[in-house]
Amino acid sequence: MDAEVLVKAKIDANASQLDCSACNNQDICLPAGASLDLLIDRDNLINFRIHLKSGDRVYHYGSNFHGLYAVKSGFIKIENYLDNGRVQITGFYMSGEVFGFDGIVADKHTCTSVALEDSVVCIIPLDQIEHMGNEAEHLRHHFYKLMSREIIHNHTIMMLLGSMAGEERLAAFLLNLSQRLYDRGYSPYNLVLRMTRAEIGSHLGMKIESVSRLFSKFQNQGLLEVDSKNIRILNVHGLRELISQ
Amino acid sequence: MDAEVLVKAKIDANASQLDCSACNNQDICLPAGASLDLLIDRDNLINFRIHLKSGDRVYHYGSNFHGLYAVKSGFIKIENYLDNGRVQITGFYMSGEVFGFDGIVADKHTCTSVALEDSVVCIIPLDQIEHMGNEAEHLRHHFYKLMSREIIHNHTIMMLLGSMAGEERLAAFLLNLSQRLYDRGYSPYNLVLRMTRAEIGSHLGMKIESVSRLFSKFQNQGLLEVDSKNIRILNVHGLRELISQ
DNA sequence: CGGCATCTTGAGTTGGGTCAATGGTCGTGG
DNA sequence: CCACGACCATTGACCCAACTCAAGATGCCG
Repeated sequence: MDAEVLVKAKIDANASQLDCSACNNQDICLPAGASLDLLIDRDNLINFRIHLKSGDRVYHYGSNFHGLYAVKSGFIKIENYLDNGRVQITGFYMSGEVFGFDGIVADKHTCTSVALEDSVVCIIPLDQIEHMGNEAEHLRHHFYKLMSREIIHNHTIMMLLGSMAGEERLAAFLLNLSQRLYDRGYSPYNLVLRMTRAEIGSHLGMKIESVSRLFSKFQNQGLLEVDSKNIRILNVHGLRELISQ
Repeated sequence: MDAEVLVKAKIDANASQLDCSACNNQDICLPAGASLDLLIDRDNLINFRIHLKSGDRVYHYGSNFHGLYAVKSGFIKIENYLDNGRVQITGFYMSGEVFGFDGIVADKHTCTSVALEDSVVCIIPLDQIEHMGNEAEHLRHHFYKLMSREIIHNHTIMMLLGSMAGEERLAAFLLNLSQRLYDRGYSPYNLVLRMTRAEIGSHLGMKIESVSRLFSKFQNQGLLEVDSKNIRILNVHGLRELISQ
């Protein structure tokens, strides 16, 4: 299912008020206080909810840009394509995180976003926020910050891909996931992976066999307990040491 | 020399008017027309010029954020650091390009920018632009676009690092450089590299020896003529084919 | 139950890393 | 002017992490 259709036709009729309770990390999802009220009360923005089934696309390569997307619940992957058909996952997004910044430059998206489980996202009509005038200054600054954060995160991935070994990449990936779950009030030790081994590999610049071997290796070293998609982190410190040599 | 000092003390006294003639690509450097005038006439912004000698830092890891930087002339590299001292160059910036977006989130920079040759940059006080009110809407949208463009470019680098072989990476890097020179009115075939082999390697996720071997290989294949930092592209099509297999 | 996608593991190969030696270039100071 | 040292680049020999190919195992769904 495609967001271009969704935005026009399938707006959740019950979503007249913004429920941000799903994302604990409100700092990321939406700014606190006045700006939030402003969005809802005055301009009735950010009340489009899109319900996605696993496998649905929020937008895809070439889609028109309608706005940014905030994940309310679920898990989203972003895929980029090379000319010759190769695919790379440039990011995974979970509740409270915002994606879709790639569409601003040309009013078209340059990558594809796919739900990895049943998910709910809110569309944030950036252009309306830009037009809102002085009272939205605080809000606009928040979006600059979001984009800046995205750029810094990209730098992290670039360093991971450019100067870390496979072992270190997987350790860093798992620790990052663990931290994000912890930030949302979940256990940082029991991870339920929403993506396949191949998708992890695509994100970390490795083949599926290498990912699988590394999971086995970490398990043998007592760092993890691996049961298909259920990962239990047994030794956080050990994983951290792997990264810092 | 550090920008924190420069901004306070070494503002170019002759820079009372904005000279954007150095960057042909005005679309990137500054928006056209009214917004530009607005910046100069009304608020007297973007008239801080910083003159850098090769090796000078514009800002470094931990510096306070004063604004974005537009390259007027010269060549700037951006370095990121891992805990254990490893370094990766996440980008190179040339005339007309804007860098420094990493500092917005926390009002501190998270990476270091270094001039690779004598350079001139303008500081763009982003916060003042944010505070400017409705008339700056067009201008603000321009900065959203700049950041979006940066994010898309980051995706490109991630794909390069994550799913391309060494040969392809170097070819893609050279073609990108060639294009950017062409955009600025220079020959796309005669490149003068401002960075060392080690810096290319750091950016492309390879060791210096590999970069050197690839240059030799490309030369033997008749794709390039390599004379230390002077690279002549003999077969653009061949380089493009390398990337698309 | 069969069919399909996913994951694991083994065996063999290779691209790029490491280590080491050499040569070139540039700037400084005697 | 040349000598020296610092930095940069190239090339060879060797090695290892990650890739490819292949064979099964596991799990899920109709």
